[in-house]
Amino acid sequence: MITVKHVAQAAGVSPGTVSNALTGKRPVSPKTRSRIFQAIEELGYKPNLLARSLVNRRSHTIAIVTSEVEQFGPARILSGIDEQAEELGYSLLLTLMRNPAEEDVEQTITNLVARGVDGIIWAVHQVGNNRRWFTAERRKELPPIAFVTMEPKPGMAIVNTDNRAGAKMAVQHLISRERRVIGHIAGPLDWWEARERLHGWRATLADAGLENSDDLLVKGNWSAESGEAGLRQLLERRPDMDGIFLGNDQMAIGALQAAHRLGYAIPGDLALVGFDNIPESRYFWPPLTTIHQGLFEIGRVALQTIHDAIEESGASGERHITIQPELIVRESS
Amino acid sequence: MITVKHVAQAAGVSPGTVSNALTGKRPVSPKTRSRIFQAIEELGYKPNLLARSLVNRRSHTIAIVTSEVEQFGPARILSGIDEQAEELGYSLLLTLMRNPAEEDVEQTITNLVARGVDGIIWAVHQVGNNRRWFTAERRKELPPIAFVTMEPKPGMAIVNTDNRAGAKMAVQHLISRERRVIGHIAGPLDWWEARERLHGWRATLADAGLENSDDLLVKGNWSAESGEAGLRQLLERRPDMDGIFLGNDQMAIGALQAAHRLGYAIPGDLALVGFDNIPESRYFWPPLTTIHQGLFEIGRVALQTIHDAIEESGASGERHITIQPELIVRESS
DNA sequence: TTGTACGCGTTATCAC
DNA sequence: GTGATAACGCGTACAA
Repeated sequence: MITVKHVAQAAGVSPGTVSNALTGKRPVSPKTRSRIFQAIEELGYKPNLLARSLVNRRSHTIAIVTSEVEQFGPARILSGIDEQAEELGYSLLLTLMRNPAEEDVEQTITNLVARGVDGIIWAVHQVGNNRRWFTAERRKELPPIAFVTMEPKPGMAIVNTDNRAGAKMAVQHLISRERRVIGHIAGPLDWWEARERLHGWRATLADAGLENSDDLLVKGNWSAESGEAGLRQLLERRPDMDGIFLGNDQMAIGALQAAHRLGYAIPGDLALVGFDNIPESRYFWPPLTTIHQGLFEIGRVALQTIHDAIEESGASGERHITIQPELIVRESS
Repeated sequence: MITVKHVAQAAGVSPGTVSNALTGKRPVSPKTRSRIFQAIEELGYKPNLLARSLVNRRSHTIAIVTSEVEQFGPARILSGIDEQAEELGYSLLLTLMRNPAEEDVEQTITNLVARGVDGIIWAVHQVGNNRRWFTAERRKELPPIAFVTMEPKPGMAIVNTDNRAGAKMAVQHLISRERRVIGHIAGPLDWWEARERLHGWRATLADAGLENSDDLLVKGNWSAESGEAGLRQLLERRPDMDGIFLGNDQMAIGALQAAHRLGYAIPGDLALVGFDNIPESRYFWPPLTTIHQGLFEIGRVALQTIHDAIEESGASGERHITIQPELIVRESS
């Protein structure tokens, strides 16, 4: 392995001077500088980032903790994080939590801190009490940390989607399509996002003077299976239902299949609106009207937020950023 | 920050002894041992993995380089890698290449080596000449590296799917369903996987004495759009086509939509078989017959392979592992 | 402008 | 079994 010492020797200078030439923090005369770089070139010297991190207390590494990366949402966010990370010169240390409800995160956190990450992006969905570990004292021992997808809380850096606004757009769209009995299949209600979308559904119907009783509500679990079962259940209870807002696109595709099997015409008998705008939704049959979240943007912003927090390390750290969703109208409504 | 020195002082021993107690590589007397661990507990000492990596020349970090992590395939592989990594105590350094055809990988490789990763999993699809950078000389300067999804080559560690076998199963299934004019929509032919699947289609038809001319072949680009366009084109050329094998499920969903719009009955008029078994494929309309790849398993095996190579660092490094795919029969055929 | 010496936190070697 | 000492590769005071 080639080190600064070798370069220094080859260039006939001291190691310190090589370092100065490399970092540019101290002036180096043009000719020694060129000698040094020539030696670097010839020897194929590459700085050891581990050693550099050790002395600089800066690893240019950001940890990203997420779950269910096979889902479109987390994957898209990850993609956005990566793009911004590359732009700002960070590498990404990835940790996948198999279960988002996991409350015991000590081991994960300890590992990340021990590896000297400069910051952490916590992109695990808020489920149940899985944020309990992040206390005020805890915060002191940790590098800057940004949370993706959770409810606003004082003193925390948070980036999320306006889920209520998205639900509102979905329901208002159904109303504009002359639907008057509008059901909802929600995600699991221990998920913050599911509760927000449910709330948006309820509030919008109430504002419009339409029914929003529990009779029109079914609780799913984000899966297509639960969307299928949910729709059957709702139609049994309420054959008069003519519109439905699904908590996500996965449940929507299940519901679409149930509707086909039951012989319902879409959108004639029943109009559907999903949430997420997964790439496939455009090719559902019929193509699905849905709510687009700016997930890539959320990823970028989250990384930028962490970067800012790292730079101005004295700051309070509180920042809440909300990305507005968008209605995508297709043939299912 | 608490270091070994603090612990040593608190326990009344030398730093070296603390290290010995921690790693267990040298014997430590029971009572000093317990004193040390008590001090560790009280001070909340956490070893600095950066420093440890520096001296040990072992970071317990494995780099994973991939692209298009929003696609099911790469994401699923990543998931498998992560599971095995956790089991073996590795952390993952993730690099996303925006363009899989990218041939200039110097910067990425340099960064990973500089960060002292113990091994690399190269999970970028083989496209065009994007493996050219990996030469015999190059190999000497790099830690162990395993390639996912590429053609077998001497001296390399490779984990992949038997794409030809998968294609064969798909076509044989269509034949068993009494189809005699079987088309294919291929992925971009600069992709190795696309070529393999195409080859499987051709060979199986030839073996069965059925037509496999270019008239029955269209080149897509993996996207649903291209599946839609491809099917229209094929049906225009060959109205007698009664079966079709799609290079992946994305193109299949596009083809399904085109078939609906053209008024074709599935599978009555036309039977479809896809490739990948993405989660949504079960909910396409009708549910899609497809080929399941063991992608999670591929990820696990790739990491295990790297781990083995790291442990026995003198080995040649050549190992080719092929995972067999599986036919999933649903209602589209 | 450049060289020297030390420190980052840890482990390994060699004495004792 | 334990304690000094050196070393991993680099950055940075301080001195020259």
